[in-house]
Amino acid sequence: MEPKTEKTRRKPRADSIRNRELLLEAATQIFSTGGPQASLEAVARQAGVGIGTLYRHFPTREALFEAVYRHEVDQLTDLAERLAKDIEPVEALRRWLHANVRLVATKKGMIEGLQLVAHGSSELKAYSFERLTAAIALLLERGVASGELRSDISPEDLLRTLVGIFYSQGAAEWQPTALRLVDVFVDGLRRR
Amino acid sequence: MEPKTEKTRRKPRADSIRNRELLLEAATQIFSTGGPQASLEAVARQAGVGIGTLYRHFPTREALFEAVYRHEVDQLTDLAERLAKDIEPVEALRRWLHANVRLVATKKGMIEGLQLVAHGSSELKAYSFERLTAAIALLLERGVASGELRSDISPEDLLRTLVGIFYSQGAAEWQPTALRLVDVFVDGLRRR
DNA sequence: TTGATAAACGGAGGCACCCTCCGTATATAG
DNA sequence: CTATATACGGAGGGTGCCTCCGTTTATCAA
Repeated sequence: MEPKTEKTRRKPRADSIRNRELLLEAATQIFSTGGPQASLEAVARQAGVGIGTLYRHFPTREALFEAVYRHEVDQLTDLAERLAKDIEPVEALRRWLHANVRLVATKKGMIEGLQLVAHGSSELKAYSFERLTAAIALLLERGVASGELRSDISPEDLLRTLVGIFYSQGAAEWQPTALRLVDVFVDGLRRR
Repeated sequence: MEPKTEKTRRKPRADSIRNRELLLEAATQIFSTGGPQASLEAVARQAGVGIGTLYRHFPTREALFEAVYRHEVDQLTDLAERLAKDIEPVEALRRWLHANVRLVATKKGMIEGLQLVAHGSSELKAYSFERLTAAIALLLERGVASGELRSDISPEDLLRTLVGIFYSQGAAEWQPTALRLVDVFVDGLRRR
């Protein structure tokens, strides 16, 4: 018999895990098109599960959004690693920054995104800040090591600049501008 | 007989005008507490009119928000004039900037506010930019004339700085920080 | 294998909000 | 005072939110 103080736990059910993933996928999709206030019932429909299931996995809209956000941060981290492996330093950095723009864009106006982050748990903020900083550091250091990039810019500076570029943009057509600014910035990072 | 080409128009009905004002007042109140996505039916209730009346006056949520925003910009303009009349230059500027913080704060997180402005008609943007710039110019020039303020800061710079201060703030407790930053900035504007 | 049962599922139900439409009321003009 | 242009209110049909609970199913012990 197991000790009473520690409740015996079954292994989590396979369908539960699968549904959680389906929901996360669906949410990313729905939020991309409909913005952060899109219908949760639409998310459930898209995932092919009942609305109750959605609420069991993510009791609030924020919980769902947070999970989606975490997921995307993780993807960016992975991307950085892949780029660092396969692509030459400067181009790798450039592509990764572009991916940021795109990701934020799909989340339909990262103002909402960032706002949710700001309102959310500071644990989440810390998590993403740390992971993104690490990803940038990875890409940056390669360029510095190869002598192609200047060495006096910290990953934190770059991250903040990125956020600044997003924020400073007004409305609708911000994406091309942001991409251009990113390119200019990367050019500026080049060693003369 | 009036010319046929220009439709003869009656004077607008008194109740219509009154209801419009009641709605605007109610909306300011409701949006302050509930944020920009607050219920429009609540606005109508608060104003003591039917929901249909609200929609006749403001066909969309955005139209209502825009009207509220315009109204508030006008109020700020008036305040600037009053302060310029009654209060000594530096203090007048300080108070006016504080009023900006408060106004934006009541609109529940000016992120939403600014966002709506950004998405809205650029006519509205131009309107508010112009009026606010004019208000700042009024207050600034007095201080420069009296020799208390430095003369190398333009109204536009100040407005942008203000927006920057708002933007740079994270979540919940941004208001005290913003007020403090404004004070620091005003101090910095003082002639040494 | 085969129950027993903890765990997860789906969706009906109750409520709020959105927006439209139209019969009713009334301020204005003649 | 009447006619009517104008404005009013709110019912109605649709959607989304979230809870609750009867039903289904994956896991585990025998």
